[in-house]
Amino acid sequence: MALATARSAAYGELVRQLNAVGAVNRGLARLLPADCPAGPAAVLHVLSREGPLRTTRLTELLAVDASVTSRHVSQATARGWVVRLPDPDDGRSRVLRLTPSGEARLAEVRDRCVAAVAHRLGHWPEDDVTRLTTLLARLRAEFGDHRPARAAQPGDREQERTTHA
Amino acid sequence: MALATARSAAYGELVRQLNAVGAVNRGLARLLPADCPAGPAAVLHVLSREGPLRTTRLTELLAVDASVTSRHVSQATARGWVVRLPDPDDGRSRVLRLTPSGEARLAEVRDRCVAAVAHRLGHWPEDDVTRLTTLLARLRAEFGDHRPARAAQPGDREQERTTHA
DNA sequence: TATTGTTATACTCTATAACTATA
DNA sequence: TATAGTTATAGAGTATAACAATA
Repeated sequence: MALATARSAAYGELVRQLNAVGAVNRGLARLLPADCPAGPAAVLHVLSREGPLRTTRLTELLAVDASVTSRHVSQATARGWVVRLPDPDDGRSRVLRLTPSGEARLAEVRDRCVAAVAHRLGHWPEDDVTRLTTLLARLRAEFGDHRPARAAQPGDREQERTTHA
Repeated sequence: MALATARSAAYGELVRQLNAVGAVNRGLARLLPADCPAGPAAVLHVLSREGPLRTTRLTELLAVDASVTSRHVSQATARGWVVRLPDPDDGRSRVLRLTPSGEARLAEVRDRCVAAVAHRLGHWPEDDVTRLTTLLARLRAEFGDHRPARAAQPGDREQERTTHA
C-alpha cells in the first residue's frame, strides 16, 4: 500500500499546483485591456489559431459550456472583432471568423501576455517551456471528456457524472 | 528575429494551455460536496499542510486578496471546520486552526480529488506526474511576487498593490 | 499613523434550463 | 424528434474601497 500512498501524495500535490495556476492566470488577465476581458480574448485566440470555426467546435476547444461561448462571441461581435457568417452546409449553424480588427486586437493582447511571460520565464531553458506546455496539453486531453461536447450518447462512457454521491 | 518569434509562439502556446487548466479545475471542483465550495476547501488544504496560520499568511499562500480569504474563512468557521483564535502576540491578529471536523472534511474532499486524478492519470508514468508538478511549482514561483510568499515584513516591497488605478 | 482584519459593492466567469430555428 | 445556437437566471470567485480595532 506504500506505493499507492506515494501516488496519492503525488496526485494531491498536483491538484494543489493546478489550483495555484489560477493565480497566474489572474495575473495575466490583469494585463488585458479594459474592453477585452479574458473570455472574448480566448475566443480571438482560438479563432486565430484554428481559422473560421462553427460555434460547436469553438465550444469544444474552449472547454466551456455552449452558452458561455455564445456570450463571449456576442461580446466579440459587438466590438467588431468577429463576424457570424451563415454556414452553407447547415442552416442552423454559424461560422465564426476573425475580422482584421479582431486580429489587430488579438495581436495587442497577445503581445502583452507574451511580454509578461518572457519577463518571468525568459531565463528558463526553452526545453522546460515546451515540456510544460506539452504536459499541460496532455493533461487537458485526459480530462477533456468531462464536457460532453457533442450530445452525450446513451452508449457513451460519460457516466462519470453519476458519482452516486 | 526568427528566434525571438519562436519564443513568442512558445509563450503564447503556454498561455493557452494555462488557461485550459481552468477547465480541469472546474471539473475537479464539481466533485466537491455541496456544502464545501472550492474556496473554503483551499483554506482547509493550506491550513492542514501548514498548521495554524494568521490570516495574512494564509492570504499569501492562497495568492488571493485578503478580503477573499476573510470570506472563505468565514464560511469555513460557520461550518465548524476552522476556529479563529486570538493571537497572543498581536491583538489585531487572529490565528486560524483546523478543527477535527475540518480535518475530516478535508480528508473526504482530498480523497475524491485524488481518485479523480488517479482515474485520469493512472496510466501516466510517475515521472510525468512529478515533472508536471515540479514545473508548475516553478512557474508559480516565477509569478509569485504578485503575492509575497513569506511573511510580509514591514520593510518589504509591498507597494505593488498601489496600482495607481 | 500604520497594520490586521472585516464588510459592502460590483464585475466576470460559469453552468442550467428554457427557448427558437433548422434538420 | 434531434441538433445548433441563443438568452435568462443564478451562483461562485475575485478585487476595490471603506471601515473597525489594535499597534
